[in-house]
Amino acid sequence: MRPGTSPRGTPSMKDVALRAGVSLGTVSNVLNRPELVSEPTRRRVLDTIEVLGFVRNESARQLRGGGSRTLAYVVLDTSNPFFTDVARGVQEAADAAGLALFLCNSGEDAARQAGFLDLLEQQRVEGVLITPVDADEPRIAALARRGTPVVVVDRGAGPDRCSVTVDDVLGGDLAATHLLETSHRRIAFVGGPRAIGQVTDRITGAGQAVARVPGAELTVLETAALNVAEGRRAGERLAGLPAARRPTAAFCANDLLALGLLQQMVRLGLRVPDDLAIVGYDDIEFAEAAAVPLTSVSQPRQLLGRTAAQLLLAEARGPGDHEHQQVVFAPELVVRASTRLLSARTPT
Amino acid sequence: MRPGTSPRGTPSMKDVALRAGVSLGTVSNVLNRPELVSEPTRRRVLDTIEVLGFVRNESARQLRGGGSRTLAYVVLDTSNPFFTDVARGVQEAADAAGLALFLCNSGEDAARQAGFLDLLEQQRVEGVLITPVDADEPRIAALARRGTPVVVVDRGAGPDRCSVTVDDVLGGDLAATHLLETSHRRIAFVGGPRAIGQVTDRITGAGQAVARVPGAELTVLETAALNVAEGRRAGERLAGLPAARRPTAAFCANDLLALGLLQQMVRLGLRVPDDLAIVGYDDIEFAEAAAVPLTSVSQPRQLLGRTAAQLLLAEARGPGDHEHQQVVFAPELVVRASTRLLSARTPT
DNA sequence: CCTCGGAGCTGAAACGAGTCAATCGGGAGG
DNA sequence: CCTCCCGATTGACTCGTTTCAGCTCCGAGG
Repeated sequence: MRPGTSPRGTPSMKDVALRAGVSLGTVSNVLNRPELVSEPTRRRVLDTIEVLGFVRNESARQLRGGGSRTLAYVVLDTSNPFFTDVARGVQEAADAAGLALFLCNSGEDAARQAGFLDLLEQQRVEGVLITPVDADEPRIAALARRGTPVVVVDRGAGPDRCSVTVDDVLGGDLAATHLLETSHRRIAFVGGPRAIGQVTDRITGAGQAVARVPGAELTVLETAALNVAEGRRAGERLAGLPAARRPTAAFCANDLLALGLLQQMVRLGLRVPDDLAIVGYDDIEFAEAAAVPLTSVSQPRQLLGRTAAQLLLAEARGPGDHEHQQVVFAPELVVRASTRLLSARTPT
Repeated sequence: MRPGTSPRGTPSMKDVALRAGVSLGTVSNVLNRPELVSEPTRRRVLDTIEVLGFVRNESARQLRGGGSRTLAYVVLDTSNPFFTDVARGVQEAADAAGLALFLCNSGEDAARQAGFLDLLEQQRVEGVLITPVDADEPRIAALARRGTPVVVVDRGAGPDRCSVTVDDVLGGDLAATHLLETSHRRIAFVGGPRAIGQVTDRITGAGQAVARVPGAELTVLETAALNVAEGRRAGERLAGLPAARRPTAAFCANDLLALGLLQQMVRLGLRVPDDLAIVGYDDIEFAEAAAVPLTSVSQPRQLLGRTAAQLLLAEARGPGDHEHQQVVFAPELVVRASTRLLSARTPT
């Protein structure tokens, strides 16, 4: 091991110091408090850094003291545009705070989510935003208890944690009310699994709207997941019903389901909204570009992400007097062709 | 500062050792080579870890020796489903190798991309996959030269780097050939900016197909970006042309543009494919669910990601004898209603 | 001539975990 | 009773960086 360079691997500050003919401390000063170092020395050190290709070792730096200046958002499913929009809001806030943001895709896999949480905690990230797979509360609670700030995004949380959600009961109510006002009486809710809190909330909201109208009924068509493929399968099931018993409108738990359902309807020769009106949820970009532009319940996605990140930062920065908040935003209904009122239709 | 616990912050192995009445080395052995530790001691240490809520400090661990067991994929735009599909392939390969994957969204922002690359290098990740914003080659070359394995995804790279791409010239040729075979002669290419290599490749491919057919012509309608909004604007421009001069078919550089274009056509009362046939590119999930199911050039997205990750791992594992590879996949045309032959049209 | 002060720089002590040669204890063998 | 051996455990050292008390000059003030 000859002096001046390590035999292998990346050069360290020590190598830089040796080669520039200064002490370790001076190299550190050049990097962290350049005003303390004289111009010629600073120049020499910087040149040496350039020549050697020295790159700070973040592990050592973090070990010694500084935080990680890193946030992570554990996303439920990056293939879902809803979450990427939320992520954009998060990124915006992280940028503003000068923090880097890592996206972790749990892909609805509890084991992978757990793996990410372990790793992030071991890496001592400044904070974690998460849309959890299931209510693996214990895991998240443990993380928070040990000192990592956590904000739950798009899922409810108890009073001992920050969360940012959209009022799903209200959203369900809005959707169902709209269908009832366009004279539908047999309405199907398409979505699942019921273990997802939002799904049940939207059912609840739709249920309360339907309960206000005598003679109206809501049937639930449970799906195994909230994606396009499941929407298609739901479409098959609906199309298989005799027309007299078939619902005249479907309220889907998200736009992916709605798009799949819509697609299957078209495929099977049923018309939307004539044979089946459809309301989606999330109002993703593609909802408007669909075969029949989709009526959908819109959520303030970027705002959701931005707010969540701000809460996280507030918690991370002022750890002492932090008050956990559960922020709830209100969704809005966006009406498009998939529920257009048919003049010919008469209530059953 | 009472013994057994640090005054603040997370407990360390030393705290565990003290409280369990063993030495530091034993705690380390319990965690890393449990077979060396007697049953009762191991149990006692594990209990103490549980009680204290000890969590390994990954920084210290990495500093001492072990790698980071982490990969990162710097994505151009997580809002584009194409990339999330690629990311899924990457995740798959990372999982198989027991590595964690962080997604970094550059959002087409060169500064953010640079920030991520800096951070990742400082964190000594095992390797970086990247779909770069522009040809910021110097930055990436520097990263690679200093020892971080890099694989470029969905963009070409020189011989001194691994890359995984899809043959865009071929894709352009496939698309244009299909339009020519369905008797179109005035074809528009919609896409841009031209600085993007893939855009020019697809133009080249389309151009060579058109050149093979006497009397056929290709006009290029350049856009500022590859998203839905730009597609709509292109639609306005096309619709504004007198019907006699208007192209009868459009080949879009990606599906987002195509969906926007399609949407604008429908809005302006033009029919697809009657007034304008449309071919997209990428065959994202929503292409099939569009107003008129979209003919599109399909790329093996997950395979792309998986292969890229495997190349990266090969480079990271066997650093000595690594041969850089430039893998090129072939795209496939998926024909749907947006280019259906008018004569073959089935009555509704 | 001595002292003081400050700019510039130094060097050692952390930070937390992994490693490994050295040590301890106790049972078997002589 | 003494050795030897072996499994279990120890603790000093290391990784790369930050920090900080302290050192050395050197010029100004007394």
